[in-house]
Amino acid sequence: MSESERPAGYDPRDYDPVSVTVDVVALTIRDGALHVLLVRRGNPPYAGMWALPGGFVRGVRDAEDLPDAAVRELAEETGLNAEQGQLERIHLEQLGTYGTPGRDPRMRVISVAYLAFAPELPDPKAGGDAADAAWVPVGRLGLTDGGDQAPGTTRRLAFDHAQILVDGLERARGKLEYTPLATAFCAPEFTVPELRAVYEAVWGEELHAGNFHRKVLSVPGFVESTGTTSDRGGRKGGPRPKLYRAGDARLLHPALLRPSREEEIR
Amino acid sequence: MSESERPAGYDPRDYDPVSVTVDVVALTIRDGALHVLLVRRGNPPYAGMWALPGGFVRGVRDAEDLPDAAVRELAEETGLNAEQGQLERIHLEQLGTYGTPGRDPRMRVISVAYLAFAPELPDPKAGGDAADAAWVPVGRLGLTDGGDQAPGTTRRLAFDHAQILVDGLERARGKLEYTPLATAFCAPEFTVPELRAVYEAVWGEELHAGNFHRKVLSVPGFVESTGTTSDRGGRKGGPRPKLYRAGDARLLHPALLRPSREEEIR
DNA sequence: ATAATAGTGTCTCTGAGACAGTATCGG
DNA sequence: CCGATACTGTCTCAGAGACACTATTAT
Repeated sequence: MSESERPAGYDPRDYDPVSVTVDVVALTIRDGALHVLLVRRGNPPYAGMWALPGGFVRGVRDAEDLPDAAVRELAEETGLNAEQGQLERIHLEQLGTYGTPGRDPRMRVISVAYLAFAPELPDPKAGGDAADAAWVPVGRLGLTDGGDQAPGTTRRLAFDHAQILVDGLERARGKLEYTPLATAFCAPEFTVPELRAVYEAVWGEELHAGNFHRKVLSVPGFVESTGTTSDRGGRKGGPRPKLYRAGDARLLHPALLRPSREEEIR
Repeated sequence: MSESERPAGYDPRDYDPVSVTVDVVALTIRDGALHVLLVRRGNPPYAGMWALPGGFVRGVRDAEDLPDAAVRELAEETGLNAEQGQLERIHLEQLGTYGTPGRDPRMRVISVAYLAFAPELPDPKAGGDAADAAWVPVGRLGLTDGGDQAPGTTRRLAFDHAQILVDGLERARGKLEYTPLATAFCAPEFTVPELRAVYEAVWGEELHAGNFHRKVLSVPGFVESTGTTSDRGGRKGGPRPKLYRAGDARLLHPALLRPSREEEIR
């Protein structure tokens, strides 16, 4: 810290004002597809455009920690509430901080982005400052790796939120490889095919059912059997799959690596 | 963003003031041991204690991007300068943001931490607000996984910098596994034994020389031969090792996994 | 009945790690 | 000369992926 050249009673209000926000990339699986929670902005700038839910961190009065701010914004702008335990099972982790000058046209804003993973949740109710809120399929956003929109895509995200979303997706894809995070997208009891559907939705590619099954069961602590069986077979037939709970592993060893990432190596 | 309930000409100065700093975990290898760059604080709080180099982000006047602020603080407080290219070959990446209320006893400060990797650099000259600056062997800090100090350790770090350092070390250890980052600790031309020494210093365990050698050469794009040979053998004898440059790979595939991390899995 | 699915068996190939062996260097 | 070191060869074992096969379910 290099603040020591300033007087001891130094008040940041007199100095270089920076605003701090949190933005949340909240992901879930719906109908077998990866969805992100977006809100439609009610006011300028970017009025009418979709954006990640987020808002100012309470800095001094009612000072709150950054993860608390993320949860609060998630609740405020979507109507999800803690009383019903809807926020209980949400995995939250810090994604990164975005502070390039000019990213907000009005003033200097530094945003701490969080990544949230949730099992299937109800449709959000617009609240707080959001004119609207919805789970949006990630595939329909036409994102490219650079965070820009693909040609012909009309939907855009406010600020640099497209880049934040791309970074969040890449983080999520990687985390599925070496952590049991995929179970956070599932109900408390789930089947191996359901777990595979999570991997396929997030990674965007089909996996070999048989090898995936054997692999999941062979990783120590990934899943543990409940001894029970689902009450229905697959959607188009097949035996009733067994039910599992999340195990106690924090890391998957060996990891479940994504097939064929040759293009990302160089 | 939830600022829309505020008037359009809203000035953050009138609102909840938050200060933003950057702190840098700068790592290098000296004499076969991992070192971190620390500065001794000249002013309260924590006067006389060691801390990570860092300082305020210029927010509005001369607004600077976050990585630029990290490089500037690194230069200011250590005397390393860009003219001599000392900052050229430094790898810099964002580590995380620390904003728990109370982490700075004076006011609400949110700090964006950066992680820097450098080849061997000269001793720093204290500058800026630092009373002193030095490369300190990480092993002598007595850090535990939780970021607290081990019993009997007198040296402590200011603020929550011990935790930031622990997080940075863990990030560095992981990054060596699946990226060619270790080459950033080496001179432009290096030998396989030198590269192995980097892994051993960061991971804190000895590696099998023969298997390491074969593994490094088998990963596509990790290193490329210069065709030349070092002018001296190992420190206690042995053939002259061949010289290599960093290759063009961005990811190591297959990865070089750390041996025996059983304890971290559960 | 038919098609789709859950789950298992088997084979092959890659790669990690243990170990041995050879050539080359410093002291 | 001696010991340490740079590499290379070889063997074994674990694991990933392709494929095949059976049993069970929805339609």
